[in-house]
Amino acid sequence: MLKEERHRHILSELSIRNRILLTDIADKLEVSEDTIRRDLKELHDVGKLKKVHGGAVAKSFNPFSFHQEEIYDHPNKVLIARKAIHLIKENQAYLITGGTTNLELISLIPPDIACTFFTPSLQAAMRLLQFPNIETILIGGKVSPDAQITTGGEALKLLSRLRVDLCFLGTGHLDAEFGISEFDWDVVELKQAIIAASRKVASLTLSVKLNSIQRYKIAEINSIDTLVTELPANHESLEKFKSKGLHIL
Amino acid sequence: MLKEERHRHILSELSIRNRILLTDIADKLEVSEDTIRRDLKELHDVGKLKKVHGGAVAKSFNPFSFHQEEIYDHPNKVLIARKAIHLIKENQAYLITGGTTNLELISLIPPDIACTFFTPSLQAAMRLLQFPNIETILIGGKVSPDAQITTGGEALKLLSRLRVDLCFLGTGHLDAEFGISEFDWDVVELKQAIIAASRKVASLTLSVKLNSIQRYKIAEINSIDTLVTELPANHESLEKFKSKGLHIL
DNA sequence: ATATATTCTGCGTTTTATTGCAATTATTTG
DNA sequence: CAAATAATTGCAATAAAACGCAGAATATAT
Repeated sequence: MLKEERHRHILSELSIRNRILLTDIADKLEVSEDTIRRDLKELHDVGKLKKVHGGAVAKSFNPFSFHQEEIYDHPNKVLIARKAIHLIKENQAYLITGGTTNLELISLIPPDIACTFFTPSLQAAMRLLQFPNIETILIGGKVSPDAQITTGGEALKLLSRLRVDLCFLGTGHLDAEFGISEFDWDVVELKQAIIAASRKVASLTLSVKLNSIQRYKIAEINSIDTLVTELPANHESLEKFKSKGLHIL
Repeated sequence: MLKEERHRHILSELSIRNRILLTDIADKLEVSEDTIRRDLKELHDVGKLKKVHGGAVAKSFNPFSFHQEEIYDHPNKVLIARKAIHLIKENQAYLITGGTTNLELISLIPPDIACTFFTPSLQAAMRLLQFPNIETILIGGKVSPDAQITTGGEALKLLSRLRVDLCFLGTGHLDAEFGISEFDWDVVELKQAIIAASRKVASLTLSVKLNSIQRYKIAEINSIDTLVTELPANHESLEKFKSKGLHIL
């Protein structure tokens, strides 16, 4: 039996059953388990299935599965969100960008709080909708596929007419000297407009993003009023940010 | 039973019931509670659910968690979408509203087609993002929690400046005499603006929605150029629409 | 056609992952 | 506070994966 045949067999079986056990196929195709293991590894490497302990499962037929992708360093993001949640108060207006840390923050919002959130992030908007007393205003515009946020002239125009109490500035790169920077120019423009539209700026950032610089500068580091990381507030690596006048949580 | 299968089972159960008891799953999947506890911990750590004492609760509203099968009258919607998909051509600009039939249409769009879609629907926007050559422009505004679409002045303002080739008008109520109607005033305003912004109007509608009237009238029935239902084009119940000048697919 | 190189396969061996159990420690609830 | 219910921890049995190797099969070059 040729390798190709086995591969075809495996994939067709998988498309029907959605799962297969390594031992079953090895038995059925009368080859050693090692061979099947190698087959599965190959198919896994080219993304045609997902190898798991004991066999393989079909890749989700659902084209939206990528939205469920695992969140990098999730526990620390929860930690950050916990610290920052106290910044959200009744009857205030907020701006919030995308990024998983901000999404985490949203899911920690007290259920019945009444306030207003402006956001360019589709995901953030979706999550905010679950709160009965939160008014969600989506900033319109061209949607950037990677970040799933709206950008461009329309968005900037709306932001220029806006003034909120606080914004939660998502994932960016922070450097005490260079300031806040980003890779994508559309996002840079958007974040500049967001900062301009906010009385105060909070940034929820994993410490790995500190002391890193990207291509385009968004603003000086002291544009941020409150910096929230997973580190304790007195951690030495936060000293230089503190000396720039940032409030550390 | 593979670990992966348990995880899927847990997540799907959770997406339906929003909460699960540890003992219930352990019992149902016939593994020890310890195993399920470990599963929940893993899923919790990657942020897919929230582990609580005694079980787990769903993380947040997940717009894609609904099961394809559970959509009301799904097969007919696919049928409608299939008929309508030919209306989408290269390099055109479209407006599309929400509604599951329209979402179905989106998922049938040829993968590499290049065109522009304007939409007030978060779900539609999310789905459109998977197409590399489609430009998605989200119409901003206050998000209506039930319909998950943006409404209000901002949206209307943008629409007033817009002119697209064709719009796909989602779920509404159609009556040959009374015209197009809706229950929710915000949506009425929005749809009027959408019709005004479109050179041609297509409506994808299940036949049960025909000959039904809602509180507010959106427009005359002949505002619609093309009507797509799951019925064959020569079905008698479509006659009166045909006589009003609508093109039936 | 023959020789050579490359890939494929199966078999031990070692390493790692998964699972259930028991004892201990936490949480919840009346 | 006390009883009941869960969670945690360490441990052992089992199953699976990874690794290296050698022989077989296949492809390639001369």
